Amino acid sequence: MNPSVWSNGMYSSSGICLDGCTAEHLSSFQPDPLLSDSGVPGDSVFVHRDSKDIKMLPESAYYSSSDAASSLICSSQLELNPTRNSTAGHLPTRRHQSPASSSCGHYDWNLNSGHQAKRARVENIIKGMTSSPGMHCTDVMTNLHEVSDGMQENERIQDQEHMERSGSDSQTTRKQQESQHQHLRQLRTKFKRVDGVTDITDSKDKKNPTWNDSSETSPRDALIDSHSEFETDVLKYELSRAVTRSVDSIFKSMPLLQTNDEMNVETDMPLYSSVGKDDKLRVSCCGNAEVQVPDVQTEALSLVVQKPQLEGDDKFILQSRSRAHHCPRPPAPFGRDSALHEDQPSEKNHSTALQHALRFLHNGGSEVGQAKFEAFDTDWNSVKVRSKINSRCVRSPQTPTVSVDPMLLESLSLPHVKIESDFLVKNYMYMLNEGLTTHHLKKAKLMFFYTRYPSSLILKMCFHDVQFTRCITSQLIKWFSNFREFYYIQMEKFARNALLEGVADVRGLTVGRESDLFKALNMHYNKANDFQVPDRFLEVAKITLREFYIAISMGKDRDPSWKKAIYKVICKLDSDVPAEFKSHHSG
DNA sequence: ACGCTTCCTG
DNA sequence: CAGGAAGCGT
Repeated sequence: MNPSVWSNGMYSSSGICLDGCTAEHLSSFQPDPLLSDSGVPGDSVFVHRDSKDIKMLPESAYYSSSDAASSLICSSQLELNPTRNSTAGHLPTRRHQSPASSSCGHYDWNLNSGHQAKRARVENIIKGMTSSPGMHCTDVMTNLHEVSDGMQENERIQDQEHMERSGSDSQTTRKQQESQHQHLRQLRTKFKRVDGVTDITDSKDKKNPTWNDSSETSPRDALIDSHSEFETDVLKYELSRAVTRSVDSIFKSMPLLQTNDEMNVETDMPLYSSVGKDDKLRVSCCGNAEVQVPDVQTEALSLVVQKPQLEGDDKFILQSRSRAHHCPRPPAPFGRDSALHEDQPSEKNHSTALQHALRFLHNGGSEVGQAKFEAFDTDWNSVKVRSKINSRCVRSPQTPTVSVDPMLLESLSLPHVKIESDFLVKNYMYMLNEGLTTHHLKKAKLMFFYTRYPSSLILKMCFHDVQFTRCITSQLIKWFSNFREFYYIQMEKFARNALLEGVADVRGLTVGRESDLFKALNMHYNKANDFQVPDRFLEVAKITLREFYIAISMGKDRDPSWKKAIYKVICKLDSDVPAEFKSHHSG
């Protein structure tokens, strides 16, 4: 950090340099004689925070909601559709109503009396999941496993029943059924394997909430019905696997960081579920999960943290910054979910694809159809292309970074998708470490005071802390393109204003620190007003303004490409970026 | 074809 | 600020 380019006003009200410098770094501040000669009469060299002309924005203003550094708010909510969820996803089955099902959603599970009690209990568990406020995720998980146990037991019974019915069929039909049962056993084996690996429940206080709605049915019903149902189930399972493989292939260039068990232990991610209004199950990923990613990313860990209270009690922030060893708060008490689920539109869109994928997995592939795959593919492509600060940048073109609804990830704790979810969570956390942050953006804006057309080399020198991929490079270039755009728009506007105001001589056009033009520029590139804008920038601004003034006064603006000549002039006025911008601690 | 840039749009 | 189209230069 070059003291020569910082004024005392760079400090926030808290006395801490917003750019990470301490007062000690700047105490030796001396005006740079090379930069002090602005050549503009009346200019003050330094901007003080008490200047009545340039407002010193409070730190909170700089870190506005749209500008909050490296933060993603875990806010989206997962609404589990009662027709597809609850215990759904345990098995690759599609629930369907039995012939005895009533219009109000009650289903005949067709169990014998010996299992009706268990069935009722399972029903209670399922419904309780969707209606019980204050029910922890772990409870849900425990209950889900109880459901699973009940399902397995019921399967045995119904297998017997099925075999008995099969006894009266022809030999061909019997062969088909045996074949199907063989498939069924294989499927069960597969899913039991998944279930076994991912059993993370250890809840001690199990709750049996009451039903609020009765639109559920047993997921296992589909397994015991017609051949087509079974084939559909097999197809769903295969589709689910296909989606999984697709996701895997996208992430294939990324290292597997941990085993599933390690993930569960090390992240110790608190699982909370909550039920909001409308009896919709919400599973939230809140609290202080600290994900430790080994080796190369150890110093740049991503983690889910709860933002300190100034941001609001119940907002939890996904931070992509290197704060691996902070564990700000214990998990928030369950049930405070109103603010937790505030929508954050800016962060929602680019997680759509992965959420599609995860929901697909969550549903056990129960949504069969080409349309679903197309939707997933479309959204996933949009994720690959779309890039937004803090949630986007990629190490390689094949490794998109996405913002994933953590609650959805959490919902994937349902056993049959746990392996996939672990993998996705790990990769998600891994990817969060990449890319440009708001801090980089701020730095780029300050760099603009020196260079309007930075070369790739300069960018690489100044942003050495990011992995320079084509994406990152393009984004940085785009940033400066946007900076220029704003710059030239302001210049044209003020040049036209000067003409309208009757400024006759171009020599009367200057850009001082008290001018509206400078204020507008300073507000854009130095919003916190914590940076001492070099006088050279004022000089360049003056030249630019005059170029526009002359061109407009000469009527050159009738030519569609009249600005190009100006651009050509301005691009030659770039200065060297101070070494402080290239130092390892300037970022 | 590719990279860079501006322009336009959201 | 990002995405995309279009233009330009190499």
